[in-house]
Amino acid sequence: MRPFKHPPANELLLERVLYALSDPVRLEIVRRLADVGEASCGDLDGGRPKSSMSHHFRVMRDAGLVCTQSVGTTHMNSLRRADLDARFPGLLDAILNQPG
Amino acid sequence: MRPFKHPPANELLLERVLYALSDPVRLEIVRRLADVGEASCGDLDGGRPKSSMSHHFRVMRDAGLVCTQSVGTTHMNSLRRADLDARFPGLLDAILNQPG
DNA sequence: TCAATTGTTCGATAATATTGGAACTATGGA
DNA sequence: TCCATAGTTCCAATATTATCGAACAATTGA
Repeated sequence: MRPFKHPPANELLLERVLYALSDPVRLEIVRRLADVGEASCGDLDGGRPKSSMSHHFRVMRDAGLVCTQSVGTTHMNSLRRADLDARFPGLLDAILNQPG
Repeated sequence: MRPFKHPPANELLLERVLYALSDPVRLEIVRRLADVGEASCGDLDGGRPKSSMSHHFRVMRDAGLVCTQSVGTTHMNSLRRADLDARFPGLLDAILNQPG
């Protein structure tokens, strides 16, 4: 599988980031990734169908929220925290500091 | 016209707020309101049809982003900045400090 | 009371998203 | 080589959203 395309940090769009974060499933994944650093898709699927999760990961990748790279047969995902902090200072912190 | 119902500050949902902010038209309105303090719907419609704007204002009201009250024949809108800052510290600042 | 102004609500249409099954791809191990 | 694992892609079904005209409601002023 060839590497995914991730938008460069300076091209991230606020609307897309906010939209990607406005879904409960995706927001939960972002929280988990912030917590554990990185995880495979399967680690984060919560029992949902693979195709649904693949869709959500794509939305997050396209928005620039997460970075995905192949490691063996799995795809490891991580938050693009540095890029997000650079482009939208304080945004991720504000969201991750939220309880709910 | 009877007063609108606005969700109390402690019941605001992050997902709904993020979703409301993820639309370019609405994000622009929030920016304008942050700038001018308050404005009528007509002041902010940018030439769009009234029914479209009414929809967007409802989304923002329901999310708890703005507060609308009748003043004569017009509806004055303002950002619920204090409520938002209390419930989601730093979020609005992070978004409003963005250039784009 | 009548007309003008401001927005809302209703209804229809179009666009976009979400969901999940099935087939497919890539990798690693036996 | 063969099989299992991990995800993606394709597809169709469903659901949600956006858009806007038309009718309606509330207020103000003449």
